[in-house]
Amino acid sequence: MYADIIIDITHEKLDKVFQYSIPSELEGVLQTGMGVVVPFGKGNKETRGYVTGFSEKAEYDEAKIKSILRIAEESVAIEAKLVALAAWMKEHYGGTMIQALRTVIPIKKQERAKEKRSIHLLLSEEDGKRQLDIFLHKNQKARARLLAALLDQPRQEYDLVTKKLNVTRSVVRSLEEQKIIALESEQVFRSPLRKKTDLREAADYTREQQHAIDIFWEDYERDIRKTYLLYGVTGSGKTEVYMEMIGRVLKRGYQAIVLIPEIALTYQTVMRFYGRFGDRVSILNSRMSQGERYDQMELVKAGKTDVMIGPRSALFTPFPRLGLIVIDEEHETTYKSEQAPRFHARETAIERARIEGASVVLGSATPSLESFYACRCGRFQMLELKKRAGMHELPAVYVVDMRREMQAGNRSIISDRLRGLIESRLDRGEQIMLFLNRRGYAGFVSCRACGYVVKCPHCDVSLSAHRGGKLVCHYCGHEEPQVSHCPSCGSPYIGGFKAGTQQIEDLVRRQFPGARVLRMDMDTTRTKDGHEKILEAFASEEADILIGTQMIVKGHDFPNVTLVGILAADMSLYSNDYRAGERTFQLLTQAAGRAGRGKSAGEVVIQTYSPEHYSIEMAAAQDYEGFYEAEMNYRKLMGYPPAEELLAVLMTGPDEGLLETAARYLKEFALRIDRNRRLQIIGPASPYVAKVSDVYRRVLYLKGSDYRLLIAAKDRMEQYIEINKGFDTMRIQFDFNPMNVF
DNA sequence: AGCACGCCGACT
DNA sequence: GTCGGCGTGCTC
Repeated sequence: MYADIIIDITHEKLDKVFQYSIPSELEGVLQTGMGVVVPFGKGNKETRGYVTGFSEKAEYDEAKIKSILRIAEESVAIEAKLVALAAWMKEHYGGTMIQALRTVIPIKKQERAKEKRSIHLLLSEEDGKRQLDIFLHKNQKARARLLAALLDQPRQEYDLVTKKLNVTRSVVRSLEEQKIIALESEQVFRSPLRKKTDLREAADYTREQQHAIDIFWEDYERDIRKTYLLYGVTGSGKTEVYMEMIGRVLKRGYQAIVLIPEIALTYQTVMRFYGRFGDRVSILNSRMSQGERYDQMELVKAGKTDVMIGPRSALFTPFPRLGLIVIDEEHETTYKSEQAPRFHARETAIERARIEGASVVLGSATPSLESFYACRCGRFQMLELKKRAGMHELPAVYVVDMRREMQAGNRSIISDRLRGLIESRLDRGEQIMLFLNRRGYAGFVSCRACGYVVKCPHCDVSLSAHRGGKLVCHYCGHEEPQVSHCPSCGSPYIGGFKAGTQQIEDLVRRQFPGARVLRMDMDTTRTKDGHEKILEAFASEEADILIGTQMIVKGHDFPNVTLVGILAADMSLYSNDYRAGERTFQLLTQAAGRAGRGKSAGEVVIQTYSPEHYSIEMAAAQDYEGFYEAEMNYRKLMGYPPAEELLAVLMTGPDEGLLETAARYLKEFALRIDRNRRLQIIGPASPYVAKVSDVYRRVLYLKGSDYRLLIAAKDRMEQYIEINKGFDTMRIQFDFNPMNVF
């Protein structure tokens, strides 16, 4: 019996399992996930590792296999639970135990973004030159090269230097030992200056807020732990509710984790938490390196922190007594990991809470279908906030049918109605946001005269125009030729939607010559803090009109904005994705929520070619539940999550023919193991981006109503892939209930 | 990452 | 011959 161990000094080369024999005193004691100390390398250096599994026979020269020394003593309590979580993640999302462990346990890693480490010269220019002469004299070319470069510029990036100058790490090390240079990890984003901590205690709560808190707290005091969905319209004061819940949990001696989608955009939120809990709050930032993250986690282990705020990865904060996990804006797609294991933070949070005996509170104004459905099934408990706390009525929403606009002779992107409203705001000195919905845009083809969209006859998702002039479905691979006239009304105005933010800016400047216009998109935010700068400029009313894509609709209050124009609301509706309707509804609701956050009421104009679509109708009516019913019907009809479970198998490889064959084999295999035909197996299809830097991609979908069947199928497929050499040249990943379709 | 090994030019 | 600099490859 041997134990598979991964070593805790991370470098890609060490990212594999090493076999160790198990000493008799540990037989039966050792379990998957335990931290152990093993001898490693030439000097048998005592090194930390984790048990990832066991195997009967040696895969390695038996004479060279060493024995585990002991169980690492500090590793018991907290880590065992996190490792159990990793095992659950491996089981539910596929991938290897190493990948799962790496996501869950903060491994001491020097730095991931290599630019972060820099070399800098310790000597003065004189001393440096003298030293350079010595090196040249001694014919130490590599050292001379490095020193010369540093004399030219005393601070250089490690990675650049080693690559460009062809200097290896042994050279850098020896110069470091001679105290000629020093290595420096550029420190990024220390926690924001801890403002004077005049801790603000609980505020006054509305009746609804108090009610939500009471329900949660009654359960908590009776040791009932479960998952709650705090469903509250924008401005109903969800954050106060979270904070009160956390405050109470902390008083009981527990700790709390708060997940938020994008730290940069919710800086305001973070400051509110500081205001309430002072320096017991810690922040994890997505820009932090693994090393910095590790340091943060050490602070946590030392008991210096009680509340951790951060993105997805904050979920794995090693609190000794975790009492509550809050997930704000739980519908956000960033909660799904894009790397293996492709876990969803919501589901994983619930599992972690189960292991630790904690509760979960999910919050959103537009909950994910999954969560709302879970409430309906009784798995989550709903806490509802219907009223806006001390804020204005919801804005008035107008839907403009762009087909009519076309018939009336207006071929512009801006409707007559929107133009009129913009003019009135400009006259009154109020601000306007124009939101171009490009989310999930994937080259769908629509008719500008009647709004008809070309869809797949089998899958009910829109077809995408490929460069080859074909229309392709990315679920099933169905193909048909490009159309030149609308199949529905015969109009020749059919094609892809071409306008970008740049074109709209030009148009707006032409139509409203006096207006001051700001544009926010990939181009204008590329520079550091470009994002914040634009938002700040707009907030301080340096511009009248802000044009942008989805990035302008998140967070941020602009009290003087009284008009929001949504151009091409359909764009996200016909992305080739079963979540398109949900995404559209969320975006439109959020965008609409930007209007009228100050003293005066707001107005919203939604421009669309399909005003009768329920996502748009319901968003205009601000009716989440109406939307939920309609969307859920669609999901049931088509067998998409959460009505049924969906497993995507992503296959990538350099040889397209081989990949195609392998995909077919895998499909055959899946069909064979599903004897009772309880799963539906679709594909293999080419994803929208079928090839990325010469790596081809294929995708296979498995659908079924029984989650356990899909898990079982995944396990069998993983085994099959491991046994068969044919899959060696490709990478295969599993994605449960994917956020986007490939 | 740490360490050893082996190649190569330089020097007593 | 030997020594130190430097690149490479391995670690169960």
